[in-house]
Amino acid sequence: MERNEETPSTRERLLREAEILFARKGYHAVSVREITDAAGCNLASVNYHFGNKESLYIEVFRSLWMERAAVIRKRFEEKAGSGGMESMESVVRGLAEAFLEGPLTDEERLLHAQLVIREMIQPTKAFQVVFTMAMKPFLENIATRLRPFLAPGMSDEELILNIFSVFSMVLYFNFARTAVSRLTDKPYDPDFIRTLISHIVRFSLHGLGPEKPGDPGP
Amino acid sequence: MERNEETPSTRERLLREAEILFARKGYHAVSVREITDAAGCNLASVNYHFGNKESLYIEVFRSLWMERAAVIRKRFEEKAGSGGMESMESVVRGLAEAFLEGPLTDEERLLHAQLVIREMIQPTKAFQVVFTMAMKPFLENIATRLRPFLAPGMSDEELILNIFSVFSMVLYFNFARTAVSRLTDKPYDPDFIRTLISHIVRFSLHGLGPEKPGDPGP
DNA sequence: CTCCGTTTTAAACATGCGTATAATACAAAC
DNA sequence: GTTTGTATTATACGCATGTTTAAAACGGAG
Repeated sequence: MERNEETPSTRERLLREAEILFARKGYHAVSVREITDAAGCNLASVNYHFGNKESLYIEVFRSLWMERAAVIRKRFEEKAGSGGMESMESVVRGLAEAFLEGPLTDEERLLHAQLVIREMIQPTKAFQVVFTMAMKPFLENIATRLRPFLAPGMSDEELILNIFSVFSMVLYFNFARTAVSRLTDKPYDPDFIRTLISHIVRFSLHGLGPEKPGDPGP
Repeated sequence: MERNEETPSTRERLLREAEILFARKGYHAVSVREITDAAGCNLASVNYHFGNKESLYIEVFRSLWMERAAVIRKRFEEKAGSGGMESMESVVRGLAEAFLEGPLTDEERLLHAQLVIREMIQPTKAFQVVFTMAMKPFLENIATRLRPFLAPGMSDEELILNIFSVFSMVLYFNFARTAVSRLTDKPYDPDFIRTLISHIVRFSLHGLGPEKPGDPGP
């Protein structure tokens, strides 16, 4: 069964190339021929191994996307296990690091974000998988981790919205690279990513920061 | 020339239907026939009025999208003109309100966000238009408005990242409605949108809030 | 070698696509 | 009423699409 190393099977090659193309261009902009050409196999392979194009797309989420989500989550929890989450800051930092410089390569992170963003804009059958098996449990995980550090009066809804806000930044700085790069005039290199992580952590903890003491009004 | 009221011209109808379909389903998932059927005109109309499908897509951005962006921006600046922006909070609130409950209808806001998000994930020719004529000037506008209230030591880059973070939330709560609704168990009605705006303002100003005073660790 | 289940292949299918063409309808100008 | 320029229509073209089919290649078991 497992042939992960060396020579990936046709099925495996199809999944990998399909993920890249679907993420970059979207489902409808990618043709089956494009995928099979990239995977170096016959046109009919997609139908043989997956039934049809849509099932291949969903399988990309079920196996590759979910695997990456698990890797990110694992990294996040390892940090917790090694006693690195004893403050609000460390939880948020762990989150930002897991998504922005975690165990995945840069290209993998981009693919991962692109795929899920497309599903969030326009949910398909794959969204159900992503939502119930990754988003929901991960959000609940983070919620329980943050709870002990938060003001006692904070409602569950407030907490969820707070976590969404952290997520929104993490996602944004992954998928809006073109805009961010152009406006900051910085390439997405490891240095800049560290800057982004620091920013997310600081903003999540203190927002825009304390107002300037002086009176700015007339 | 202007026939905006009553009976929109074929050209106008094409633009309007095209925007809805492109926003909902993405460029490649929409066929020319689908657009002309929705607009109640002949298949060849797209080629007659716009040359080809791609030019129609770009024209949607140039006219409809840009018009909406101008409406949002105008609303934001009106608030400034009436002296409503004499604090950091009021600027952020003005921004969140302009995007989340501003002058546009709910459907228009959704279309607007969907179109731009698609371009941010995968920039096409339309991105250039959006970037130089809307994103960049608006960001600079906000930057100069926020400057007087911020800590003097804050660099331009920090400021840009801060504004991005506010934007990321505004965008997220527009396009990730499915996920947000499912996890909070709330529909996107005016009430909930007001909650979202309050949240964005509070989070932007103070982040997750002050840590609980007690010692949470072992 | 032969058999047999699995995988890969080449070829064809029907359908839908974007675009082009040429004929028609329309409406104002003369 | 005829002309003229614009707008709309029906229709067709060439091509790419997802999917199917049936034959071929493969690889271990008997």
